[in-house]
Amino acid sequence: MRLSTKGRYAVTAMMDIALHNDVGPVTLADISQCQGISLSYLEQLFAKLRKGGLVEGVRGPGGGYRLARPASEISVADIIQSVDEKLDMTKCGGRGNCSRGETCLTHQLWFELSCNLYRFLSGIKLDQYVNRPEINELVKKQDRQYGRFINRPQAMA
Amino acid sequence: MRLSTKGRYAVTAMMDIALHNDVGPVTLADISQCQGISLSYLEQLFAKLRKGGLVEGVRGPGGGYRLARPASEISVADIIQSVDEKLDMTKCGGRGNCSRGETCLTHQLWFELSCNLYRFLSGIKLDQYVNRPEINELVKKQDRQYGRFINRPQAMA
DNA sequence: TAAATTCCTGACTAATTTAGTCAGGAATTA
DNA sequence: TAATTCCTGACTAAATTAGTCAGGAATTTA
Repeated sequence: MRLSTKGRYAVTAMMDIALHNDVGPVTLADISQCQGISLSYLEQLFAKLRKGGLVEGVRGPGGGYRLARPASEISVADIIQSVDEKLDMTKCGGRGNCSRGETCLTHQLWFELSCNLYRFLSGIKLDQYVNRPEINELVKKQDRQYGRFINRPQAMA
Repeated sequence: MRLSTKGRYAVTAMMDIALHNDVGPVTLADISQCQGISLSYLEQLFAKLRKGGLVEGVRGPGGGYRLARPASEISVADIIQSVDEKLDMTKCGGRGNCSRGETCLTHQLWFELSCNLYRFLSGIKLDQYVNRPEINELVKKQDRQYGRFINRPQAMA
């Protein structure tokens, strides 16, 4: 069982944006450099995040992406599902017609697993991480290292 | 996030064996036909399950596979991990050196997710399902449909 | 208004993983 | 000795993931 980098990247990028939400839009170029993700690939992911209503793009100089709603209303499950990762572990999409029309021997197991997963991930909102001191430390360190937001006073607060 | 058919097949096959544990060894040919899994592929999976100490093979006519320990001591996590599926969702293997030696922004999140997953799946043992009436119904139906164990009286009990 | 910046799109390619095939040998039973 | 079943390793096909590339559209600032 694995989480592809697609979902991983998406959550990381969203976290980056959430952590700078008070500073202003964050460019994909910044995220690319700072989090080590290919820019073109990020663009593909953000097309989906936009369609999913999680972020909005701001074009032109000084633009970038910002959250489309408060960080407290964006869960990790929302993000992962937006980029097409499914949290459903049944092979039948929960319909129970997995084995020649009947449910398969393990249907119930995967169904319960999916519920567990969904409950867990939809309970985690971005703001929970934004408020953790150790994560804030990490971000400030990154920002200094890459000289991000160097001309925006709030960022240095 | 997805569970590959590798893990899914492995658990299904193990469930099949557990459900016939009182009848005797179950052949891969039977599992293949009944659960719709390619025989050669099953053989690959069972090589791993054997190495993992979950099943033992019995060669020769009347042979097959049986559980290497009681169904109450085999968890779904055991099975999935035996066939190389990882339950670790961090990309650093839990070591925390994900982003140029430091932990990445999302390390903690994936770590907590992994713990949750592992706790859930290692809490589910095969015998819990063997004892569910609806699953027993399903198996008996399958057995009749494919004429399995037709010459072994216990199976029809 | 021109230049710079950034989002935005679609088509393409490379790499990896998953799923499955094939050929044949080894142990056991009847 | 013949049938059955496990067991092994090498190979192939298909799917998915990850990433590239080329270029256009909107916006801001000079």
